Amino acid sequence: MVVTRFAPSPTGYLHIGGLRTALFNWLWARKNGGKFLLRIEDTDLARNSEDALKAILEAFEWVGLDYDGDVAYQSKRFDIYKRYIQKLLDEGKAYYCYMTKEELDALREEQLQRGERPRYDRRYRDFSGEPPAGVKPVVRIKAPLEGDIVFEDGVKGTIVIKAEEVDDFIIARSDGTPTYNFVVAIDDALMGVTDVIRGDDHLYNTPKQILVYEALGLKIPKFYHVPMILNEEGKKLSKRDGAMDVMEYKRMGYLPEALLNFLVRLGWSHGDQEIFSIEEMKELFDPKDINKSASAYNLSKLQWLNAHYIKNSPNDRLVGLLEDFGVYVRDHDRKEILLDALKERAKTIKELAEMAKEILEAPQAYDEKACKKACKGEWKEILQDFAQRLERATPHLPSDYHDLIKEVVEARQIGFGKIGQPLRVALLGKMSGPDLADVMAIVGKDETLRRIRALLESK
RNA sequence: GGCCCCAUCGUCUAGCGGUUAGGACACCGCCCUUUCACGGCGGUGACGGGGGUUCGAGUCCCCCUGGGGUCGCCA
Repeated sequence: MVVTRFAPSPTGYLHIGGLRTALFNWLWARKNGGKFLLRIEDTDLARNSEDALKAILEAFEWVGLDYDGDVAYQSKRFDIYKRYIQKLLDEGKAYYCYMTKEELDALREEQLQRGERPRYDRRYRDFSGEPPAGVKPVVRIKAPLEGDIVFEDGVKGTIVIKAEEVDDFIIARSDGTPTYNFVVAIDDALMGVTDVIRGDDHLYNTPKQILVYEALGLKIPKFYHVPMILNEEGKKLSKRDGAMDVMEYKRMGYLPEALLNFLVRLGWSHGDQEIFSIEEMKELFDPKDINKSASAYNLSKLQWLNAHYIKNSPNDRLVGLLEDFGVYVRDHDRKEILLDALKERAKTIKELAEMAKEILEAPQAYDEKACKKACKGEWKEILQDFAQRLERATPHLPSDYHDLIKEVVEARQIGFGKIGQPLRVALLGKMSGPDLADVMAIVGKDETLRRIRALLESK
């Protein structure tokens, strides 16, 4: 059985890189009928935040990623790690190091000055004397002094790292709490994780973790290191790049399936296919098709996908989504016409809401350029003619309104634009928007007349 | 800086020794049209450079260049 996991540290919101990692793991587990676990890496008690945890869970819920079993918290498993640390200590595979943080910093400083790579000098590795008084020791693992650490990465291929590149890294802090590279290996093994799909930035942690697996005789999972997501300029993604928080996409009016579709195609592909439903992703995703190179984030592609999913959303879903943006059309008797007309042209739900408001609410002002272009020649006579015919009629459907426009066009031997342009300004205050017949059917006869008169009176 | 990873249109990518180097977004035209979109059609546009290997290289090897990652008592 395939068991994957997403293991964030609760130090901030879930960002899109993290979401993609989570998605890949989720897809791979779901595709194989396996398990997808959520584990919170909160061993550094000082850095944890309750809000961050909530934010991560909220984002998961919004995009629809579910996990198997309960959320695992490493902070609640310290007794387990403690036993393993003791085991390594007893077996001589780990040792107490009495070097203080200050001493370590000083050593690093010196090494840097000499142009060397900063690293622990293993001074307590074989120490058997009297420990210095008053120093709470850390526990370090005994990394091999020579040889290579080799593993097969599912994305990058064979990775060979010289043992000398791996320090005797700390597995327990001086306060006794265990550190990341130690607990991650133990938990992955104990929880039966078979496939670890994670960011590229963890590539160097892998040999360290392999050391832990080996020292403890635990089974090593399969690793996949996914390349990073870069910003639009091709540089490392940072908080300065704006929308990093997954929930920010909701606030901007993106649909979760659009975001997921966008992210799944960043670093992964399946031939020429661009549109993937969640079901298709689950069916087709395979980490062997993950790219080796980093990919730049590209907003217009996300917008295109979002527009696609909006177009294909049923109107009653849109009705609900619109409410987050202050548009309530649940009880509007022309909401189908409204939504059908608008969902073809909106890139985000936010835009959809703005366009809906432009129709539902009479224009506050008339766009100057639009007026200049539309309100000239016999425009007043034409609009009055239309208004008179409208008053006598009892239109309901868009086609009824369309027929009325046609009457004017034919009676006066003019083009559609001659009436369409001023009418559009009257109705929407500007030159663009959906079909006029639709707009009139949506707002109704009385409101249409009101808007026409308002324009006529203002000029 | 040491070590490691990566490199096809502006961007996301297909390609897995023989292709007119394909698709998508964006961009530009044309069509549709009462406007703006949508949609349809068409177009501009890429194998970073240099050496090899091979009858033949975007595909394999090496070097350079460029980009990224990493070197914490963070994860």
